[in-house]
Amino acid sequence: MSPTATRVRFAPAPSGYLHVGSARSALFNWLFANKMDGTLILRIEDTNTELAKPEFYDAITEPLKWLGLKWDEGPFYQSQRVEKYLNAIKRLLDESLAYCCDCSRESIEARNKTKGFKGGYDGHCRDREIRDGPNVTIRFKTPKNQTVEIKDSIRGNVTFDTNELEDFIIRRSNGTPVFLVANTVDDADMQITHVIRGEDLLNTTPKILLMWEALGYGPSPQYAHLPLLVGEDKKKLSKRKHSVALGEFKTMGILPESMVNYLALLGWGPNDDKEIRPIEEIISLFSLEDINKAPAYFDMKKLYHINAEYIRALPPEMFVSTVIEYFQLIKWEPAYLTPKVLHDLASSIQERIEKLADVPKLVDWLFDDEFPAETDEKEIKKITKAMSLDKVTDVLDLAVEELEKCTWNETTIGETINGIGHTLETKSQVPIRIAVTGRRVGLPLFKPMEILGRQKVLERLREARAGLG
RNA sequence: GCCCCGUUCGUCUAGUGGCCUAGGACGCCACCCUCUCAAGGUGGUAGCACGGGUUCAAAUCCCGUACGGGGUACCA
Repeated sequence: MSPTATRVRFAPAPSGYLHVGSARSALFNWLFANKMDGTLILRIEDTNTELAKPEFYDAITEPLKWLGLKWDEGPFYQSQRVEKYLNAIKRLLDESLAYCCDCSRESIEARNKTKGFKGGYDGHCRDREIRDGPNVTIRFKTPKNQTVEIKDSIRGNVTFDTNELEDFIIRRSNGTPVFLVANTVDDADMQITHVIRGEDLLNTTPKILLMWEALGYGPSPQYAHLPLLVGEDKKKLSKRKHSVALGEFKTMGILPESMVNYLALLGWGPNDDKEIRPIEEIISLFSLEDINKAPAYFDMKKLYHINAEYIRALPPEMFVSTVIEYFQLIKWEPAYLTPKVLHDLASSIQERIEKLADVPKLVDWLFDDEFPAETDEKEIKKITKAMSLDKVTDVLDLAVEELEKCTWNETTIGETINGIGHTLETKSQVPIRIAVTGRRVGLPLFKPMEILGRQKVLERLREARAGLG
């Protein structure tokens, strides 16, 4: 590997599941790694032992695999690299760049209150030469009156006054290192050249840079702080308030390709007005410098639109296998489902859905004898209205009569139904559709009717007719 | 409070001093197509936060204000 080879990392903290914000960070790292022909490292930042639960790890790797974001090295777990961090802390301690502290949260706050000190920790133990031991924390000795400059690919130069930074804790009183140290040590150890992460971490960067220097690691990585993804309330996407788990998108039938394409468009855009394009093109067009600075709102409607485009572009065979796989995922097992029927109807289904979850209600009447009744109230009203028109009984009567004897194929079924409309001078399709499919809208009728078969069609028509008295 | 970041149609964006009476996309509306719904086509709606500079020229550069966001943990 040449010394200038690009090495980036995606370093999430395990938290139960991957949310879209993290997924986008992962994607941008992945895009950049691919663009630069570099290496993407997956590193799990589980220095907080409460988060270091094995079941949380799959929650990170599975969505990444689903999205197709392959990493080249790792996953590395910080919980397994504690020795390295402790060594770094010891070095800082030995060189008097860090010190032990036995202050409790309460005592710090009490002092701050009486002194009217507004910062965090007041540096009380800096020169007290406390001995290391149980219940002792270690703090980094933040230099005074200095300026730390972050050279950020997205934001330009950002400077911090070290006086604004407290002597922050680098080792907890239980002896475990905090993420700031782990992050610093690992980025050096793994020879990370570019750190691409969310803007919420911008404020931690000066601390990391200070330690980087204290540990004598040489030139620091290039930073790029991504704008945050926000919800409708314009606040950072949070698990509590927003539905953002990546797994949910899979469950609703978003294709991973659509998700990746949409995510790439959040905070970044090519200048040729073309939004939907293969990932290879996105990679070649991608550049950190072109990323926006302002937070972006995650717009479900646009995701749906992009997804719809991707679905429509699927060749029929691909669509069928995707749908069947999806049905397995949601455990929908209608009695008469066959790939052939799906294949025959593929294009008319594809142009009517925006997510795979929309498929069942388009075809359930074909694949099952029992299909869920329409539940939308407005829809029910419209159906009631459509079915109570004067001529409906006439239409149904005539339909039963004629469909009983006509040649059973798509064309003649269509001709027959249209003929009924002509004879009775009314629209014939809607009542028949409602009687046969249970819904007012749906697929073009004649082909699926042919597939359903004369017997079932007549049955349903008679039943509907009987219901009207 | 303090520190940091940001602000182009409702939303995502293009725009890097003249090509901008600001382009595209989603959404929304209308029309065309159509005996359902879509898809497709055509058209429309709507934006440079505000105030000062700099400049022959500013959405683009500088300053301020307002507003929004992030951080301020023995979370990451």
